[in-house]
Amino acid sequence: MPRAAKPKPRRRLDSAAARELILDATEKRLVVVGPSGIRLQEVAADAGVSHPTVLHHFGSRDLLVKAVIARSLQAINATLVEAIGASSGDEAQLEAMIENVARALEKSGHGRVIMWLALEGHRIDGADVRLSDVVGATHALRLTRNKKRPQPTRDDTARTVVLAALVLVGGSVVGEQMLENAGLTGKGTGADFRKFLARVLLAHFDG
Amino acid sequence: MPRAAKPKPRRRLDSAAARELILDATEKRLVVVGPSGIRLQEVAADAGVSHPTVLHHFGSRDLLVKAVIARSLQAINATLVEAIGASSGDEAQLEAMIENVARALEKSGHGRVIMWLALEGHRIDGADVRLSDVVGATHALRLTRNKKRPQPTRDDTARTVVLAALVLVGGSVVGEQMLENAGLTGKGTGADFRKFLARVLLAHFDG
DNA sequence: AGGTCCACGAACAATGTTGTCAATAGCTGC
DNA sequence: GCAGCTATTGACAACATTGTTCGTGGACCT
Repeated sequence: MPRAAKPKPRRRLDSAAARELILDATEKRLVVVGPSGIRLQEVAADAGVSHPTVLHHFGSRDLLVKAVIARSLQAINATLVEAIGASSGDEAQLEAMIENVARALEKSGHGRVIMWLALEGHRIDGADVRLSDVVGATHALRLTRNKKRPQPTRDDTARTVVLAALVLVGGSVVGEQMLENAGLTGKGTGADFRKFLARVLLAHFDG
Repeated sequence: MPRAAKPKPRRRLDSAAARELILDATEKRLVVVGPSGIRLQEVAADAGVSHPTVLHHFGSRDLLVKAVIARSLQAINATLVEAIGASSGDEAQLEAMIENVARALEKSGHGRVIMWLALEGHRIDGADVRLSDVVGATHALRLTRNKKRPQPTRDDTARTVVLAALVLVGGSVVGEQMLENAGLTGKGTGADFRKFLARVLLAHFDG
């Protein structure tokens, strides 16, 4: 006689753990396909739950997306603060800092997230990521380093930081393609390019 | 007695004109929502036709998207060639060239298109946009300008071009936000930043 | 005018996606 | 063990989107 189908085992997590699990799966999709590309079915499958469970924990697709964006921005900010904080102003340090930030943006996919958000018109609030803090710290270091007259302006430092940010964030999305398209191939070209960036920035700082 | 509904006026274009009309509407959407965000209904409405007409001319949504991407890439390449070609190597020229390219990327939305394509994994073929050509032209100018020893390498020029490309393309997407986030506000900040970029690049060229 | 070609669109079909609902099952406290 | 709470899910509903079918109407030719 045939057994009565499968007893279908079911795991049960507490609300917080389930939310984390689902947010992790959602962030993977966020990096790859962007906010508007997130599908409840895919997220649910990746998290190992059914899609109504996702809705149960987050209320709606829109709230889920908002939640994962908020968490990602916090993580980005934390990464930046850490990378900047653990650095003084000398040459090797700047190079290392650029390499660290680049690697972090690449590995976590957060560089892509920033670009997705910008393209889809999500406003990145000043409360989320604070480039101005980076500017402040960098400018302080720069003034210590530089004894010459005239002293550099804070705006000049700000523009330098924006320049670096654009190259690093943009580079994490289109960097490889552009290097290849420009005729730079082989391994190590990415790292070489970031060393190059460090040299250019330092040269500017040193006048 | 009631009139027999509306005689529904219908315009009829030749195939080429209809395709252009539809491609124009599609490109607008491409800039704003990216390839995956393009909807046949919206394109059709914007072009003033019904969505089956779009399918009639392009076969499928996928072919329509491929067609509009191909046309956009050609336009981008043409813009670049024009901007580079009409420029010599001196300071004011470099500044003007950067300003021109930045304005073109911004106004046409092609900077956003490049980023959309990169994020969604569309491979930009070397046949479409040729950064290596830009590198070649720039390096020639640089060698004429620079009489010093040692002569700069072509790879160094290539990295400089990639740096500029990343800043300009990235800047057309996240530029304003980053400048504001870094504490640079008010009108003219964008133009100031591009002048700054020109100064930094020239300083590197001049050692 | 009559006829042919084909751009065009209304209606329909098929599939994907979000959201709802009610029933079930695991965990905790008694 | 029993009861209550709620995380979980299958089934369904509502809507959006792509694609198909077929008839219609406009332009052009003789």
